[in-house]
Amino acid sequence: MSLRNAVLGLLAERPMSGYDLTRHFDESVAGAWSASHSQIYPELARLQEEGLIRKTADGPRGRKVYSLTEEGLAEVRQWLVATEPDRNSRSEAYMRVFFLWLVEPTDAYEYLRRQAEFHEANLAHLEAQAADLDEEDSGEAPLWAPARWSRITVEAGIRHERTLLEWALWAMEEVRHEVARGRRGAVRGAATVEPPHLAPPEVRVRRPRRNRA
Amino acid sequence: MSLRNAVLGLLAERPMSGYDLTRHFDESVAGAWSASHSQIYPELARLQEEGLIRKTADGPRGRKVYSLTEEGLAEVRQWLVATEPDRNSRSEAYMRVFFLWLVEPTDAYEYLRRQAEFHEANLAHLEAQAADLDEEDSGEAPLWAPARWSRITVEAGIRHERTLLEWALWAMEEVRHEVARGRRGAVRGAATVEPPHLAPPEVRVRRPRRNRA
DNA sequence: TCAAGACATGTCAAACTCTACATGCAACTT
DNA sequence: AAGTTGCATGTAGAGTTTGACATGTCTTGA
Repeated sequence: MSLRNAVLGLLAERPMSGYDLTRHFDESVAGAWSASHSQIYPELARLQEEGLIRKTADGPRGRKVYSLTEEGLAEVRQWLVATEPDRNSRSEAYMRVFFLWLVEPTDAYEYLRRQAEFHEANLAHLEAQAADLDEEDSGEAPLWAPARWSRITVEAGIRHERTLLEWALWAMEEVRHEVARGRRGAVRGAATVEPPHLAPPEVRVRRPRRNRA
Repeated sequence: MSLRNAVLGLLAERPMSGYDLTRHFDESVAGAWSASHSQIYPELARLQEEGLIRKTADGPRGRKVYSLTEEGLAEVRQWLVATEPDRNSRSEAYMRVFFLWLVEPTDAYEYLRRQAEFHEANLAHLEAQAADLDEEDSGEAPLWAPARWSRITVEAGIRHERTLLEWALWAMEEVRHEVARGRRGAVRGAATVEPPHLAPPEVRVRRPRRNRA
């Protein structure tokens, strides 16, 4: 039920088309949720059917702009205040770290390097957003407006990305030290010192060894 | 394809039953991935079918313990080094923050308080894990073993939880100040000062006003 | 003027995930 | 001896998500 509410929530800020929403899911709310257009268009149809949104404008190339209705606003508020969030978060990138001991140190290092790069880029992007918001906000800040909350939300993103960037850099150092210690000047290509727990070899049906005293 | 690889990765560390895996997804790797037993058992059957795992022991109550095969290890390594991670992460809890401007400040505050509580609990849990690992590790640390990587992985979790806990506490303060400034001693129950963008009222089919000069 | 690229909407099938249903054993407590 | 809880495996159906297919418009630059 989250996509539905995400769409309603985004439309509360301003009327948008399915295309706009798709881009929002790739940009502003990426990192929190994602959805492709093939999911969004049917959802918009359902929401309109239910009277939670309404088409309020048409644009070039068949563009359809939807706005939230009173019922839609009530719905999204109800969701926010009356339901418990699903606090399970999912991140394949993080899960992979659990398994990095299975690969060559150089591969693990490379993985961490890319993670660092990724978080660095995200951080830069969010900091730019924050700078924009801080500038906009120069006059009397609106009291309880989306812009104020955007800043608070972006702050979460910034802190999150910064933390994971720092962690990745720290982990890279750990791997470097580990490799230096382990190799001790020698050139060793071994992947894992302590091998994973494998199943014993399959029982052979016939044994080539003849039973010869 | 992530559940499949998650299962293989976990079995690389030690042989486990479907039940064990289910608990792992609720505990150690929760926060990175989740899966219920109804997903895990069919997956184990498929993996065995493909020869990536093998049943190596039976236990009480029909317990079946699976181990990784050589092919399974090759598969999970291949996945780790040769495929790009899906870096989209998903968190309903974070997404909700984007929409908190839609609800009463007291409700937003309450939401943040619960988030803080949640992250605090996770942090405590991970710090206990870290302490255990640090103790275990007291002697000569194994060079490239799962335990060493567990510590690195747990470190990511700790930093992540700490960051989000601190953010939630900071955001709570922001809301408190905002409310104090906005209410300025008066008792006001208004939800949003700047209303969301709603669709204009539906066009009525007949107009009660007669067209009278 | 023509081609490429961004804008824009939609459908469908396959894969994945969740909830509920279903069953039974083993250990511990009363 | 009976009841409760935790261990343990499985299936079915509904809902969610992805990736591929499909189509057409508008703008910009060569």
